[in-house]
Order: sequence, then structure tokens, then C-alpha cells
Amino acid sequence: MRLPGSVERVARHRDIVKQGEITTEAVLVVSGTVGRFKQARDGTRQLNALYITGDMPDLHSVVLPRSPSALTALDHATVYRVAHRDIRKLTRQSATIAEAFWRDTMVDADIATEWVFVLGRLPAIARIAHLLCELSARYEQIGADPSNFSLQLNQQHMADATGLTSVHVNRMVRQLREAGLISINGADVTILDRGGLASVGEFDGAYLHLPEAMKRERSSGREALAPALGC
Amino acid sequence: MRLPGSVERVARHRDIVKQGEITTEAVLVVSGTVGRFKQARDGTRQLNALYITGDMPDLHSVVLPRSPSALTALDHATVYRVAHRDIRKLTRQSATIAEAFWRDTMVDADIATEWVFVLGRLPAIARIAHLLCELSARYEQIGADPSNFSLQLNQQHMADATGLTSVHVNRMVRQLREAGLISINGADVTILDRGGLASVGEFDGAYLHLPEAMKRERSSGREALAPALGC
DNA sequence: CGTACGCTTGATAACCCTCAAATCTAGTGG
DNA sequence: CCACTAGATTTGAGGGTTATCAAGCGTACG
Repeated sequence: MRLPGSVERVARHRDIVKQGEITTEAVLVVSGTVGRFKQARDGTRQLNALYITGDMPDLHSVVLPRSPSALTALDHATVYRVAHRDIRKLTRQSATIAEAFWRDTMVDADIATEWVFVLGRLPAIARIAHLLCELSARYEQIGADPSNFSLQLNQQHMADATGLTSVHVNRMVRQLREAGLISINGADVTILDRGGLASVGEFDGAYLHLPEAMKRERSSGREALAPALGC
Repeated sequence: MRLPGSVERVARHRDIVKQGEITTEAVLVVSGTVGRFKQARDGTRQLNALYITGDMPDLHSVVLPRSPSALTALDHATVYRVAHRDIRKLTRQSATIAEAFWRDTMVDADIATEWVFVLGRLPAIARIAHLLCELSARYEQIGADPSNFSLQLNQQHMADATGLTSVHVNRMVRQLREAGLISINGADVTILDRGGLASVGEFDGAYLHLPEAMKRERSSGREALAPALGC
């Protein structure tokens, strides 16, 4: 059961899918980080969703081909393009696979729903903490070290994700550092106090719907894919 | 193709699904308005999603039974409960039906994504305008009058939806009224200038994925279901 | 060594919240 | 029919959080 498709390298800030475009292919992120954006009239952008290695950023396009937001590479990324018709061939063959695809897109939807809460009700410091907690949990899920990873986002991206300005993101990151919760060396983030950070960010990872195994043993699979994430 | 289930009346402010609950049934809204909530530590609530007549608020629970947010009746509502296993029976029989269900949940996801943008990047006045535009478009979709409908939400609900306080919602509503864009009589809202309101709210209804027919003729089907909405 | 980009910091202002109280409305019971 | 009550709307004053504007600093890279 291998899906045919083509590998493509995408340069930073290059769109993979444009806003309003009608697609005939879905995309799998092989490496790098991909973001989904909407733009306001004044030019500021809002990051709706973040995708890392292993994610399918626009699997939903199989059932809704017109994309209401743009898909952009935040840094150099490698993606694998799969035709909708090949995905649909699979879903028509097996109801189990169809449900797995459906489920995958619904986890994405639950993440968006969580961010509605974060943006609507949490102050700036909590939004940043929440973002870092989510990234940590998602990196852990793909076998990377959850407490020491390379942040693929600059502070402007973090501002786009949290509905803040990069200036204010900078001040909040400093506060988290001074509180002893995180430490940052260039792009490398170390989470010093996971519980404390989760508390500041009111983070409860249930909305990520991680497999049960993941929740119990926290330190499994370390560094298995870590080198692959570097690029 | 009729799904077996049971009709249930739900009193205002009563939970249909509690936060964190694992469900074995999905729900269809027959009448009234239903909201999906998350609660912050300080007790303030964020409304993630709004459902009106004809919507299935937790269809996603078929593939993700653990609900990360509570489902609550905003006013007296009537719902129809359908067992997951009966829905799954259908999706296993027909890939077309499976895809239709998937599509329905993805429209919901696109709405959540739009609200991430609204909450992250639009000022208070635009958030209220956006909410009213969305409600108008969705009422139109089910055959109600889009420019004159009964708002099922009080200002506290609007505050929960837009990430504001009810005090500020009140001031913003007044501004919209004074600008001649809307008029409010108790629960009855009249949209006086749809284009103007859409402009203030940076509203483009593409994310609602309405059927094409709906976009062309705006004044069809008026009042077909309007009486049913009153209750 | 110059340039571009991202990070950092300061001063000021705008937006929205908090707290508080008055008014209005609908529903209830005397 | 009229008090009474609870909930919702409305308005005002003052304060906190975050944005805006502006400039300086660091660092990677050609």
C-alpha cells in the first residue's frame, strides 16, 4: 500500500498552495516545517496551522479542494505530492483507511479549535507557552526529544501563530527564560520545566489525540528521528 | 436511508456533551442553537463553534469519541441522537456517504480555522461584524431570511464567541448600529448594509463552502424554514 | 567588510478590560 | 394589576496589556 507521488523541494517562504487555489493533489511533509496562513487587509498574517515531518497539511483538500488559506514553507522543506484520485482510490477500497484519513484531518480540526480558545482567552505569555508545549508534544510524537528541539520558527512566525507582534513575542520569551522555564540558544530550545510551562500555557495535550502509549512513557524513542529533523 | 435515533429536548445552559466525555452517539440539531465551549482556568469561556438547525455538532465524535470541549444548549434546543455504530454502518456501506460525512466535518474545521484568523488578527468591531455575517450566511443556507433573523445569542454569548467581554461587545454593537449597518430590536437583528458589514468584518464566506446555487441567487427559499427557527 | 536578517530594548499610545452602578425587560407571585 | 426579582443591556471612569514606532545590536554569509 504505497501511494504514488513525487518528491519536491520547496524554498523558504514559497507557497505550496495559494489562498483560494483549487488543488488536485495533497501533500505530505517529509522534512522542514510548513504553515497555513490567512492574511488580513492590513497585510498582517495569521498562522492557522503548523505542520512538521509526517503531517499531511492539506489532506482535507480531498473533500474540499478549494483552499481558504495558503500553505507556505516556513523554512526549506521537502514534500511529497500525492494525487487526490489515488487517495480516493484507497478510501473507496477500504472503509478502514477512509476512516483513518478522516480521523487524521479531525485531529487537525481539534488543534484549530484549541487555538480558538488560546487566542480568544489566554494572555500573551500563555499563548507562547502553549505553542511551545504543543510543539514539544508533537516532536515527541514523531520520536524527537521533547525537551530539546530545534525551533523551526523565528519570532515573527511565533507572532503570526499567537496573534501578537514580534516585539511582544520577544518580551514574553524573555519572561519565560527569566522564569527558568525554557532556555534558548539560537534556534535550539530547551524546555527546563515542562510542568511549569504547561501550567503557564494552560496546556493539556488531550486535544492532540496522541496514542495512549505516548502518554505513559515519555522518554521513549528519543533521537530516533532527531537527525532527520535538523534539515 | 433514515438513521434511527431519539429526539431529546435540552434546557438552556444544559450540557449535551461534557468536556472530556467519551460519547457513543452523535447529535443533530433539530431546533435551537448549540455551542461548543472550552473553559479557561479563570472561569471565562471560549465558544469554539456554533450550531443551528440542521447541523451535526459532534459528527467528529464518530472518529474521535473523546470530546475536548463541552457541547451546550445556548437556549432551549431539540436534538436528535444517533448511535455511532449506525453512522458507521452507513459509512461502511457507501464510500460516497462516508465522504459526505467527512466533508461535513471539514467545513466545520474550516470555520474554526477562520476564527483563528478572526481572533488573532481582527479588532473587536470586526469580530462582531464577522460573527453577524457568518450567522447571516448560515441562516440563509437553511432557508431563513439572511437580513432579518432572530439572534439566538445574548451579548455574553457573543463575547464568548469573539474573545471579548460583554461590556465591550455592547459598545461595539452600538457602533455598528450608529454606523447604520445593523439594527437590533430585542433578539431580532436586521442587517441594513450587508456589504458594509462584510467590509468591516473582513468577511468572505468562501470558508463556509456553501453550495454554488446559494452564492448566485441570494433571495431564494426565504421563510421556508423561518417559522421553525423561532423556537 | 558590507549587507541582510533577526533579535533586543525603550517610549508612547491605542485598545480593551475591570469594576461599578443604573436602566431596562420579562417573568412570577401576591 | 402591580410589586418583586433575576437576567440582560447600557453607560462611565480608570487601569493594564499589547501595539506602534524607532533605534541599536548581533550574527551569518557572500
